[in-house]
Amino acid sequence: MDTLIFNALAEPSRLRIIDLLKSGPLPVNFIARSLSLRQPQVSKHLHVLSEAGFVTVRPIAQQRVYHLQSKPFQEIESWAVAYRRQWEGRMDKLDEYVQELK
Amino acid sequence: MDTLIFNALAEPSRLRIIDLLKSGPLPVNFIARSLSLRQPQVSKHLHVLSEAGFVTVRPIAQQRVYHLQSKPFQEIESWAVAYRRQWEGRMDKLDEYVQELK
DNA sequence: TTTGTATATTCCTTGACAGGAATATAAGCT
DNA sequence: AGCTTATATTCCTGTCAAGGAATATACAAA
Repeated sequence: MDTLIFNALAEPSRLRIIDLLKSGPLPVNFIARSLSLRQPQVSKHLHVLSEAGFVTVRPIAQQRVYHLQSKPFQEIESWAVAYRRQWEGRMDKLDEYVQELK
Repeated sequence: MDTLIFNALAEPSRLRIIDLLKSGPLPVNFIARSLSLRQPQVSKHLHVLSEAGFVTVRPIAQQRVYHLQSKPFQEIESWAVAYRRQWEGRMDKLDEYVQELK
């Protein structure tokens, strides 16, 4: 699992940006004003999100419209599901093992 | 969504620890040797994982056995699923909107 | 081609965090 | 009570990332 993905999400402002983009693609300045952030910081955050695969850009006139991408969400989902399933199935065995150690 | 959770995962060693604990609860030294990490660093990482809710401890003799917890995985899963569903359903609308802007 | 708008990038400073080494704590064992 | 084992905590240091301010770039309009 790529830590780039989790790293991108380990920052409140970036989570808020993702949350905002959920409702649709948006240009940088709109995001900045909506979240009361400065434009340069938003650009930086979008860069990080882009590196992690969360967003892509589509230039329209001078604006750059950022779109959410599904792939990283799917990866995270798969990852979380795999772990949950794995030891949900093994819980009994593990508890037995622990009891033996006592 | 709590950034503590993503922050805990945004570090390779901690991901490896989680990966190891997937197969069952383990004491600190075993984790350290398995991953070629020093014991103090493992204790620190486990502390971070604990704060984020990923692990709990059960003392057995002098050992402290760390167990994975399902809750954070479920939270992550819900979060990822929610986002994916949301804009999968809205993809068409969003594309229309972007086309309008052009 | 100058001016304006939208965005990216650079430089700087500061705070957080990870690793290493050493030490503290806690729980058995003789 | 000492002694060992297992783990946690502290202190230190270096690195990295985030925010602010300023500047560069891209594109369009007049």
